[in-house]
Amino acid sequence: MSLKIYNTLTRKKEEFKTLQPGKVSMYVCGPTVYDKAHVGHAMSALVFDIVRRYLEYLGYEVHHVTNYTDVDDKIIQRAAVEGVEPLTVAERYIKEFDRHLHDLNILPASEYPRATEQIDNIVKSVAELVKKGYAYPKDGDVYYRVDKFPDYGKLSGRKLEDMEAGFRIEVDSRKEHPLDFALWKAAKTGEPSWPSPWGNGRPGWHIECSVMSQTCLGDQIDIHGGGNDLIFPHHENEIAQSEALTGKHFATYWMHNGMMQLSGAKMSKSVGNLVTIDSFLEKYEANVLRMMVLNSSYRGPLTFNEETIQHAQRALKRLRSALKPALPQENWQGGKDLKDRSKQVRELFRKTMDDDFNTAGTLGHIFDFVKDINQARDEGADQESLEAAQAVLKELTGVLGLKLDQEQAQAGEAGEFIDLLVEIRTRLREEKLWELSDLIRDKLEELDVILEDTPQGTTWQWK
RNA sequence: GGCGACGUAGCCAAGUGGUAAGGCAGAGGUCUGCAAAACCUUUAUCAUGGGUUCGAUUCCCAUCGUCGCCUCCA
Repeated sequence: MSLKIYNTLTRKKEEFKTLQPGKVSMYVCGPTVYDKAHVGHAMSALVFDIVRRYLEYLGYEVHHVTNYTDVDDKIIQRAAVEGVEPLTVAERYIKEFDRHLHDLNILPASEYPRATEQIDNIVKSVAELVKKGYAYPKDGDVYYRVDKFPDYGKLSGRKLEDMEAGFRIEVDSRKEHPLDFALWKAAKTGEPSWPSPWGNGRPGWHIECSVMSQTCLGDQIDIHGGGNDLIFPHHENEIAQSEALTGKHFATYWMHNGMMQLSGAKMSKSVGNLVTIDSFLEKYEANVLRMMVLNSSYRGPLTFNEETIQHAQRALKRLRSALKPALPQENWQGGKDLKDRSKQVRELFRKTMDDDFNTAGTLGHIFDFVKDINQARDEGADQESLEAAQAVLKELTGVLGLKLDQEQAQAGEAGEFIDLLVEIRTRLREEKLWELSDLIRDKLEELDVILEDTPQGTTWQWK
């Protein structure tokens, strides 16, 4: 068995081979921090968190780098509107995004470089590109010369000729070729800027990723990831820059996640069809969003609406149903079967995840296992056997980043009163006063408290 | 106009050249004082039209439809 990854560069699933044995270098494009992040950004972070967790499960040491773009037009615009420094805006949303990553149970990257911390290296790289003839200065700007890079278009499957004929390219007479893109932008008044051989200015968007990737991970990396909206031009340009700079093949595997859809279109700021991570987490636990991501293919679009959220919530509840305690019976004999199934589900997990992180297929096997566990409990499995199987379930869902243990405090102010009501109701039930005990159950349900009567007594939980 | 992805049951969704996982919802049943939960049973010929093949949902072509990129974007 071996891991296969779909590579955007070749449009095929390829066997995963690292540059160095046992080690993976992975660069994932992070957000531009000019406003609150939405669940689409979260989706991307979740996808690559799952990739990273699985690689680590396989035993790889993963060097995971994600950047923050902290200087660009939108940040500057936003700062102007608010009357603050651009870096103040960037800093605020970086902090917020860090908090989101934590709340979403996303493992911290090894490094979080920022564009503004890499200006020296960026200037050096731009100068190098100019020196090598891949770039040319013009009125304080510096442009990349796409004509000079023969492989331009290899990631997105485009040809320069085709694109020239495209109707949306606006012609800038200062550029040699309409597709030449800015490596360095001359400073306008009031904008943050840094000195350079071409005058004061700031980096273009694409160069920062090439430079940060190289600085943190070296000339060549195993995996480069991001949303599929970055394939062109961003990642195409990164390849052009990096490979022109080093003369080496840049990233082996290019992975791209699909877009979060809301109301039939890509979730985005410009369309205005977005749900922020904050507003999502106010209403739902982080696992719900992760479940939505897991239940579909990472490369395809993911529809976000009330219905898909409900589905994810219920699926999560179903996984948790397998974690209930045993109801042992003396003559139970299914111990070996359950053990065999545990072993088998581990193998299936591995096999399915190896197929380009097929999380939806993997969930199918996990749900089968949930059924087996519940079945065993119904048949009277002992606590020890059941717990061994539950440990496997938690292990595998843990690799997917799900937290099945219910942390929600049943204590707290309301908790004590609910406990009291449950206790009274238990007495009533002992006295067979069904009408009153049902009344308590119904009224509590109206208050979002669900009671369940089990052989071990009554349990409750928030709806 | 160019490039790319996708179209599987009411919904979400996996998958295979030999008649299709799983979850949710629905129906019936077991259990329960009644419920809930759990368990059992049950629900599809895989967009359409051609082609290749002994045989295609799975391969090829066309058509229709949806989405993404070509401008900032996870």
